[in-house]
Amino acid sequence: MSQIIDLTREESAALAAISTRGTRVARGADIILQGEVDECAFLIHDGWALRHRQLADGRRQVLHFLVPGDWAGLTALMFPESDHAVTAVTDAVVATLSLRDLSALFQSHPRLGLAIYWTAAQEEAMIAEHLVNVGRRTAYERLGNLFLELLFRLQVVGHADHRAFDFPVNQAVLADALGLSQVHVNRTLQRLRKDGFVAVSDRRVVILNQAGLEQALDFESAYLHMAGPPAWLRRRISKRPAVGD
Amino acid sequence: MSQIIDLTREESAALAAISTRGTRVARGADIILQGEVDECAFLIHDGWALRHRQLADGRRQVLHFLVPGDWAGLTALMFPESDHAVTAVTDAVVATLSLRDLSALFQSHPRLGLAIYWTAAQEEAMIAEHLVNVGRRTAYERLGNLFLELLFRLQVVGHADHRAFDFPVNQAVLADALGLSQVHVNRTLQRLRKDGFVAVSDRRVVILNQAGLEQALDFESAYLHMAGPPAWLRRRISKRPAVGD
DNA sequence: CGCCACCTTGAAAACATTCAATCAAAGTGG
DNA sequence: CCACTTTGATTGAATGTTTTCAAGGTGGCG
Repeated sequence: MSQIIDLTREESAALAAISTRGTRVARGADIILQGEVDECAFLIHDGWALRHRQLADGRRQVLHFLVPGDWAGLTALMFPESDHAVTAVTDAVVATLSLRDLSALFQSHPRLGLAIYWTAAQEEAMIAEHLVNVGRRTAYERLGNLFLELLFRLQVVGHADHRAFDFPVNQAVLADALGLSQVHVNRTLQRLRKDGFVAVSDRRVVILNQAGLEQALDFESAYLHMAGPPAWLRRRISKRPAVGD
Repeated sequence: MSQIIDLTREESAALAAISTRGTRVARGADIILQGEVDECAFLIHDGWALRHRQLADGRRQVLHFLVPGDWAGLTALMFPESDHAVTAVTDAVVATLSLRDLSALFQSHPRLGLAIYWTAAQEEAMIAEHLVNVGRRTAYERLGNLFLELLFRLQVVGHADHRAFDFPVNQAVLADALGLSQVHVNRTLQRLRKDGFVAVSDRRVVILNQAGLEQALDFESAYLHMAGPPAWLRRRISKRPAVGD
């Protein structure tokens, strides 16, 4: 949380009071089930997870890839039951935040509430971009955009170096994320390789020519809002919150 | 706002203090521009608007249809510049909420902050469902699902009767919303008509066989979260907020 | 009337899926 | 350590969906 806003001592204490020791989650386990009542949100400390929605006939859409530092279920907390599932892709370590804690946080520490709101807003922006990707970009562009997005996001949390990151996701999941068939993902991946943009193998992605790829895709990273919250949210640390300021 | 939670007298007063008279917006005008700094969010009192994102080469994805009672830019408020545009589809009347008011609201009236957070969460759920639609459903299903979603949403705000609503959107916009070409939207619409499910003409949609359509589509409305916020959020009206409760 | 916005249609081409195999690598249990 | 199973990647061929391009058609409106 201290990445998002500058915490006062009291805010730090409040967070410490509700933070839980990390819980281990096994690879493949569901963190949140679709259609189930769930009273907790989860902060991914380590590992990857997916938000995905399953249709009655088995078709599936992956909504979002969750990497270390991301929240799962922060918005699902608002509803009696979750409309999508969250599943661990690798063994993971997560911390939980209960609804009661969230609610209490909004009441006792409004700035932390705003910081959580900011996090949810960022999440929405990424899903909206995902929708643009699937709705209006070619298979080739979808894959390239996803790889660049993940490179940026993982760099921020120190899980990618300047060009590569571990990618524990198979082609079937990629297909469900990008609105394509598994076979077509495979063939498109081959084109990206042939064009010298990426190397994908052994659960690892290497971006071989980032500048070229960004140009080929017209990549824009604005939606990632990577600069973090604007100053007005980060720095409002006066002891008495300036109501109406 | 009183639709979302049960307001205390003081909360009502706080809202009244920041509420603005409705502003008129002409059909086709941009309410929020992509890439621009914007300090206000907007509540649509009357009329329709679109959230959409434009790519450099002109391709466009409509992210969400906004109808009376919806907010525009509630999350964009968190970022220095908006990553998408909001445009009025019809003449519209909107009320504004400035960033400073939002921020103040979180500080002085945490429950109202939570209610806004709930609204943003619902918006995210609808965009996520839109992603499922575009990523994993056929053209026929996409169109049918959209019509049913709009029927439900418009009924809640009294802009649809039991089977029909005004629909001020042309086929090109529909195409940009559903990730299809305009021509294909046209042909798919004809199939929906031929199957006796809908009548679409003169900017008006009539659902002729709702039960049959829902069955043909495997329609689920859970993502709409139409029951409103759960009781814990609606009813917490004690004078002293029960922190840590 | 004539223009404009929007809807409709046809034909060809491009894109993507399905089905069905094959292959390699990574577990599993004795 | 070796058969056996499982998982994931890859390929080819046939099929189907969706787009593109191009050409009308329709109705409202100045």
